[in-house]
Amino acid sequence: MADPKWLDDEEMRAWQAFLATSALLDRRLDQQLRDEVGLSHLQYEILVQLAAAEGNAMRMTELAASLLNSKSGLTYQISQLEKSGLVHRAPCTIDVRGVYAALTDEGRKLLERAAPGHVALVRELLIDVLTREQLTAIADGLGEASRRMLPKDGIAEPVR
Amino acid sequence: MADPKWLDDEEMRAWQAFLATSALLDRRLDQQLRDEVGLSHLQYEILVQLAAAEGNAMRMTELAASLLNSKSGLTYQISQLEKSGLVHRAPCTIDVRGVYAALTDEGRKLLERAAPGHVALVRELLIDVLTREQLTAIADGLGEASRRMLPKDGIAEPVR
DNA sequence: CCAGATTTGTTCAAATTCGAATCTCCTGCT
DNA sequence: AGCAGGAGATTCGAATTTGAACAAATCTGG
Repeated sequence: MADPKWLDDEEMRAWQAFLATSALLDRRLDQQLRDEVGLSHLQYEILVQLAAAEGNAMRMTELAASLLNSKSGLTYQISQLEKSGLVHRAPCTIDVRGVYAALTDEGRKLLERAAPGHVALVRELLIDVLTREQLTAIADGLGEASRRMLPKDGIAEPVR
Repeated sequence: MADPKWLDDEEMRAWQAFLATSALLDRRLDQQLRDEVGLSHLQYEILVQLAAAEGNAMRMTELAASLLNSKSGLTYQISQLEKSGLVHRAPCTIDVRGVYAALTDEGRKLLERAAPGHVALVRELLIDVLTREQLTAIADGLGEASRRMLPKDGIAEPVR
């Protein structure tokens, strides 16, 4: 890995656009969610995951993995959400160590209240800005990139 | 804003790919930079900005803006970098309030040592995963999206 | 030239994030 | 059964981020 190829103009343009969009978009979404329902973007995503799960509940580790976040960070956020009454913890019957984070009715209501505005902003700031071709290119390209980075990445590379 | 259009499958695919890539990529880059040169991704970006600037120096506010970060956060990071000897502060002659953050020789050396590996990883995890068409679509699409979100966004919309 | 509005950079406390350490419990193996 | 190793979740302290409040300096219109 002596002297890796530098980025050409087009690559640089894409990279910087990606970085900028990522930073700006996240900030805006976070801001709006805080203003409208008092949730951080992460907290919102937690509620979304729970709402989509079987029985509106998930194991902590599973949830952390699906959010691409650290377990200790999730413990903290779930505690916050529990204080707010949006989520509650339940012991796992099949594994005494396990803990379920479950969406409460209040949590579901808040999520339903938050979602329309959130989706509208995602649309306004990103989705509706893109052409259909760009949208597909992003879904495909970034889909592939994220897939390759997923946990289990470097594990058991087939010998060919 | 009664009932905004929901995201269809393709839009959802793009949105989730974007979110995932953003989270995973940032973490990986941060990790590598820490391991190899002991810098966070943000600190690396600060050095990059300074290296690219006139005289290897920038005003705090200007730097914060170009990094899309808060001023107080920048103050903290510049202090850290100053402790490490990678950056130094200099008073601004034309405005007594002003402060320049300037790259030191040591900072430049570290940056030159860090850059190759960083670029290689950006390539490996993102750039080289994309086709040329996807790269262009991302540069164009996200370029437009980020442009619209830039500070000064909603200001003085021409009356037309 | 001056009062008031703005800008600059920092400071502060509170909230969040991170990873290492920890504690408890489960699983596979002998 | 019994034990080593791994998994699940939390706790802890340190590092970082945030926005509000601040002090100092600059700019603006009258």
